Parts: sequence; C-alpha cells; structure tokens
Amino acid sequence: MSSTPASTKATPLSSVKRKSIVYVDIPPSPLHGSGRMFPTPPTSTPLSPKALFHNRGVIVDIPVLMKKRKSEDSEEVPAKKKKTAPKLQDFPNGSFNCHQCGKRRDINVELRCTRLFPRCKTKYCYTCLKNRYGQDASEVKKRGLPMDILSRQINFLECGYVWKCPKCSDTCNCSHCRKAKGLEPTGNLTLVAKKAGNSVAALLAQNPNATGILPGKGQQVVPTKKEKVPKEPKASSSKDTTEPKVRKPRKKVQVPEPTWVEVPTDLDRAETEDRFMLREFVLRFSPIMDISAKHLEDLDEFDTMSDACAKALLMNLLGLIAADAEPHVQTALKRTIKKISGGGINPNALWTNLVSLRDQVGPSSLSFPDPTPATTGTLRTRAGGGITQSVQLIPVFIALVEAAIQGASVRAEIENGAKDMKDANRDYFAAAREENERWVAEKKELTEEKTGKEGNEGWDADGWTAKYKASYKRHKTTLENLEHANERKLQSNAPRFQPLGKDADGRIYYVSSAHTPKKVPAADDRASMKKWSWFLAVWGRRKAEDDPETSKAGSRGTDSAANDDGDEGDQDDNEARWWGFSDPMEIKKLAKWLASTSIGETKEKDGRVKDGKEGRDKGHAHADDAGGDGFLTRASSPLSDVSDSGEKMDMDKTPVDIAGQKVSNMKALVKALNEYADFLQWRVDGEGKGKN
DNA sequence: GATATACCGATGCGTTAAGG
DNA sequence: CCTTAACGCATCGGTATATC
Repeated sequence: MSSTPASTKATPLSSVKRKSIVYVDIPPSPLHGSGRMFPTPPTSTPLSPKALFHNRGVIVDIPVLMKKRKSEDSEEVPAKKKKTAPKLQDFPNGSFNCHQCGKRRDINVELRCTRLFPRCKTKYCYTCLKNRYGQDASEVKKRGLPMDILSRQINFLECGYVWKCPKCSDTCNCSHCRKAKGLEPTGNLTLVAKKAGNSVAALLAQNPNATGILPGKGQQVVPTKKEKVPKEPKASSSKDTTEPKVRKPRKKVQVPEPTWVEVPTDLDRAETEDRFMLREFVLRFSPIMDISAKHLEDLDEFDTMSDACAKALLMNLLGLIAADAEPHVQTALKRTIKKISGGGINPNALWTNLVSLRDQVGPSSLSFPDPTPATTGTLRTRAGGGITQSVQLIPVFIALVEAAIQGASVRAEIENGAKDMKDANRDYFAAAREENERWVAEKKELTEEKTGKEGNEGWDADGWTAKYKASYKRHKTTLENLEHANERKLQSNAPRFQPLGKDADGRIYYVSSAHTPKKVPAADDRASMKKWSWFLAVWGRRKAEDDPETSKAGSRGTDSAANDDGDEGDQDDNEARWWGFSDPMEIKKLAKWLASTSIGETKEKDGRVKDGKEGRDKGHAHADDAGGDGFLTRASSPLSDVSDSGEKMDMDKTPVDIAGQKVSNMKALVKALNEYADFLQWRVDGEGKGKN
C-alpha cells in the first residue's frame, strides 16, 4: 500500500485519535447506527442531509441514529474493525463513483452528463453539485426533457433529462481537473463557501486561486480558543497488525442495452437485400454509368423508387449489358434504350419496352422475372400487365444487374477498383505516417517551450495547456479525416456487398457504403430511417431465438431495464424484422452490449479462447479482396456465408477452435460496428468540416 | 504498449453535538 | 464550558481497467 509521507512522520493528534477509534459494524436498522442522535432534525446543520450518503451506505431517511459512546463500545464491541469504504452490496439500488469526491454513492443521487459529442460519462453526486457548484440536481431531473430533444434524441430518454456537467462546461473544480489545468487543488473550500453563503464555484469565479484547508499542509485555520497539544502516539499502531490486503474484485459493469427502434418498412429481408444490392451496384459502378447524384440519393430510400430514377437505372443497366453483348442482342438493346430515352417515365411503359426486348432477343440471351405485384392500387400485375409503381421493377433490375456483371466492362472496372484500392491504401498510410511525424515534431517543440519557460515570472501555464490541447485536437482530426476518407474510398471500390456480420442470436447487421451527399440529412430525417445509407440496419428478432445456444444472451436483454416498456405479448410479437440505429452513440452502445452479452458468454460456455488474430472485418473490404468473382449475386451471396458462420464450422475443429472462431467473429462484428459508428459520426459532422 | 480513467484505502483537519 | 466521539470533506498514491 501507499506509504504516504503522513504515515511516516510524527503522528499528530488526530492521527492518534483516529487510530484509537473503535469502529462498529452497525446493522442497517433505523434505530441503530453510527451516526448521531437528532431528537428533532436540526434544520440549521448542513450535515444532516449528507448523512444519507454515509453510515456505510445505509440510507436513513431521518437521522435517528444513536451516537456511540466509549463506554458503550467497550462493552459491546470486543473486536476492532477498520472503517472501510461502502461496499457494493451496501447499494441495493446500484451505485456510481462521483467524479468530484471520488466516493461510491447510491445511484439515486447520481446526475450524469448527457453530452453526446463527444460522449461524456461523468457523474456527480447531489451533495457535490450542491456544495461545489450550487446546483440542485433534483431540479435538473424535475425539468426533464425539452420537447425538441425528446423528439430527436432517443438516447436522452434513458436519463430523462438533459444536463451538461461542470467538466464539459470547463468549470469542474475537482482536484484532478484543477491539476490537469495546472492549478492547485482547492482543498476544502466548501467550508469557506458555506460561511460566505456561496458555492465553491462562485468563490472560484471571484478568485480562481482561492483555496481552503488542504490535507497534509499543517495548521491552516487559526484556532479560536487554545492551542491543541499533540499527545504522544500510542505504543501499538493499527498499522502493525494489518494483514496483507486482498483486493476485492472490481464491480462488473452492467452494460445497458441499446434502444431498439423498428425501421418503418414493410420490406422483408430478401426485398431489402435486393435494394441493398441494387444500391451498392449502382454506387460501385457509377464511374462507368451515367447516374445523377440525385438518383443516387433516391436509391437511399428503399420503400420507394422515383419513376425518373427507374428510367435512368434501366437505361444504364441495358447500356452495360449492351457493351459486351453479341451484335444482334446489342442492336436490340440499343434500340430499346433509344425508345426508353425518347419515351416518358411511366413504369408501365418501361416494362412494355422490356417485354418487347425479351421477345426480340429470346430468354436465352436476356432473362428476367415478372415485376412484383403492386402493393397499392387494384391492378394485378402479370407479364405485360399493369405496373403502377417503379418499385415493382426491382426484381427485374436485380436480374439485369446479374446479367451486367457477366460482362467484360464490369469485370474490367472491378480490376481497376482493385488497383485503386491498393493505391488509396498506400496513399492513406503515407499520409497518416506523415501526419504522425509532424505531430511528434510539434509535440517536441511544445514540450521544449514548456520546460524552457515553466516556473519563470511571466509563464502562462493555462495558455500553454490550451495551445497544446488545440494542437493535439488538430492532429487527431487530421488523422480521423484521413482514415474516414480512405474508408469511403475502399467502400466505393469494394468488389462486393456483404453484411457486417451476424450476432450470437442470429441477427444480421447491414450497412450501406456511402457516397458524398449534397447535404447531410437533419437528425430527425436520419432518425426517421427512410434513408438506408444513414443508419445501421439489423435483421432479426429483438429477443434471442429459442435456440438454447443463443437464448441466454437474448433473454438477459429481455429482462433489462431498457426493454421494460410494457410490451406485452412479446412471444407473438417477437418476429424477425428490421431494426435501425441512426445515432452513432447508440451504435456504440449496441457494440458494447453485444460484446458484453455475447463474447463473454461464448468464452464461458465454450471454454478458453485461443489467442490469435481477430476475424477480419467483414464490412470493410481490403485491397487483397479485390479481383474476386465479382459483385454480389444470389448464387454467390455472402449472406449465406454470414448466416451460417456459426453453424458451418469445420467438423474437425475442436470445441475450443469453434469457440475461438465465434468469439473472433463477434469481436470482428463489434469492431466493425464501432468503426461504422465513427464513420457515421464523421459523415454527420460534415466529414470533418464541422470540427474545430 | 502507452495513456487515461475508475476505484479504493489511507490520511489530515474541521465541525457538530452529547456528555461530564 | 470542555472533552470526546463521530462524522464530513478533501487529497494522495497505488492498482485495475478502459481507451487510444
């Protein structure tokens, strides 16, 4: 343990006193305790409310606690007991550590910062807020959520209030924050503040260097009466008899479940995958197609498709097929493209042209299915029948995509993409290295500036710290911009589309690659989850499937507070559907939750996990992926690979291997989710432009 | 692997109120 | 009124854990 200077120097009076103190473990009865007796709770004393936090964590409403007298102790308590910090079990409601005082407090007196960007997790206890900042935490909670926040930021719902902590406001006066700013800790300024009828923060506002009583600094308050005479230390010190300390195991943090928000869509998994595939194809091969930015953005919305977009898409797909088709097919295709180009945007007219084309070239040269039936309107769709909505043509477009990827043009573009990706990666690493070198030099310069002038008369410590922080932030922002720009480049050249992965409960995670948007959608626009490239989509049941292999993790989620929204009849309601996460912070929360519910359990269930490289991030294709078979197709859909990743393990693998692979896959998914959250945040922030 | 943060026990000194 | 007991507030330093 620490051998503080205080422990080695001559023991002062209070130390002697403390060492002779007999501590009694009092049961949590309202009639017995270690506090003092207040027959009628005095209103003048500032201590009584604070008694709520002490008495070894036992919360007592009225301090009717009997003061222990020496005579009583000598009779009742034969053994000495050291005073210890409140234990976890002393907080049945849960507990937290106050950023200001560092003490464990009951969760009921917690006020946590709700700042999102960057996410702040700092918590303060009511007492510290009152004493140090003059803030009334219960008032903050009473205020609740402003309506605009309520409607847009679902993650505030968890707290039920909005509050920016002193740390985020740069007004924190705790010892750590003061020292971080190069200032002395304030010491016990609360006493001074109370006498002045003020808060510590108010005192510091008047005098930033104001300090109170500091521990270990000797007599700091002039005694009002007579001098205290230090007594001789007693012969036996409690230190002499202390046994080797056994550190108690750290608290296991309960990871909160993210908020599951249903995506407002009627599309099933296959239909959505079609839309993902179509969008990814168009985005990937836009360099050899003629698709406007407007139409690229239209493709974000999976439930609809504008007629103009459908027309442009059809002409481009036919053009791609024509480029590598046999002469007679090519002629027919070109004629059809011309007819479509000169015609209107009516989807029924598009379909009529396609049927006519198929009749000309024959199904062996070009085949596609009939459109899907209309979801609205009364027309029953048959080949050549009525098409009321362009969205009905999606299966036709998918068939045309499959035809297009057989062509030499698309394959050449894939090869080009592979080369581009390698170049992009090389450029990225070179730029990142250059930036890191630049930062090392700048850091050195700043440090030298400090060591040269620190302690001098006119040295501005605060100014230097601010300068250092600003430089560091610039460095991090530059690196972040480089990384995300490269990520976008890699995505845009990825030869195939595949989901991020699958979790232990069978849910499949999808994200779209991103094109440069004209305008970042507003938060509520993204939260509405109509634009699929602006959120993480998850297909599956919210709760675990009945599979005993996976039910454990999911059922825990079911019991969590986050799920406690009174949705009865969940058994029937637990169908697979689309869930969406549009808030990067919620995605991070999801990743953390997945890591806690799946990885740990797999380890426990399947045995020790072997060391080894983590599974590769499936969501981010790398240069060495390029040159593969081509774009996603039904037959070669990597979805099947993902879906079966848990079950299709090699038969000759040992349970440990399988456990290792499962954990590895989960780690890869968690990593990919965190990376996507960062990337999405970067896009939302205007791709680094909005940062300082 | 380095750094930051969380957590915890030890310690100093002032305040409060019961009891002699 | 003085002494004593029991806190209350705050810092420090070490270690575990999380994050970069």
